[in-house]
Amino acid sequence: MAEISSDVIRGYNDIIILYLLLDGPSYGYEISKRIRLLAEEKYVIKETTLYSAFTRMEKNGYIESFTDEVMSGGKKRTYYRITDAGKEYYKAKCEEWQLTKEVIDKFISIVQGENT
Amino acid sequence: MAEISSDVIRGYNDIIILYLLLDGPSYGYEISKRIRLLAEEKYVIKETTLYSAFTRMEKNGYIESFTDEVMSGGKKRTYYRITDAGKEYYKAKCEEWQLTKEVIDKFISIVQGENT
DNA sequence: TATATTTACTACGACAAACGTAGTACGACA
DNA sequence: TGTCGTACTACGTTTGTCGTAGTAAATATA
Repeated sequence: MAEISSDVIRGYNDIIILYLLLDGPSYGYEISKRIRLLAEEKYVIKETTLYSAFTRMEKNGYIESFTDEVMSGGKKRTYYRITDAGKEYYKAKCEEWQLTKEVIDKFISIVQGENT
Repeated sequence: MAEISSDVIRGYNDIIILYLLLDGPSYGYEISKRIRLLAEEKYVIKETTLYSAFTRMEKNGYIESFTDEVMSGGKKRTYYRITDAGKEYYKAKCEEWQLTKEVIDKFISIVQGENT
């Protein structure tokens, strides 16, 4: 089955992560598992990609981190929560996505195949 | 109005260019103008992006170049035509696009606003 | 009690598409 | 003679993603 290349998903990892944080704070390992689940294995985020997205988005003020004193499972966790700026950013990115879909669809000429 | 960022379009410039070459051979400047037109100014490809995409895709065997001896307008042109491999690649990328839309849409929670 | 596995990261460097800036070169037109 | 439009080319930078590897704690297994 076709998979999604990184150049194609590029720029959407932020949306994907922020979407899951809209539900409430979470941490890397959990986010990663939820992405895999929601995307039905069609997309699996790489660990390094995920954690570097956290760093970048925290620097940009879209998310905030805090550490959990209780340890359930392995190592100590770093939780992230979405900020108001992050919600704004998410919304803007969603709108950009709608526009992107419109534009790229103009350059698609293939008849959409049924599931064979 | 919102514009499409480069990280978001990344990986689709190839599709966009190949789509226009499906009509017949063309060259940089013309392709660039046709993209702008078809995208209704919502996306304008940068010159450097376009020409580096040509180089990359020719190296990959998706397009072939030939020069026009006749000069209409300014400098001599380099024309590109899509190859069979290019058509295959275009088709595969279109299918990936359908999948990408499906996946990313799962992470979009915004109600699609009407044009206000 | 020792080791493996799962959880949960962190560090570091590499890659490649897209970009910014600048320059070249030709024709037409005023 | 100089500007405008056409049609590229060169070169270095940026940035998100990726590959590989390592760390560290808790729990399961032997």
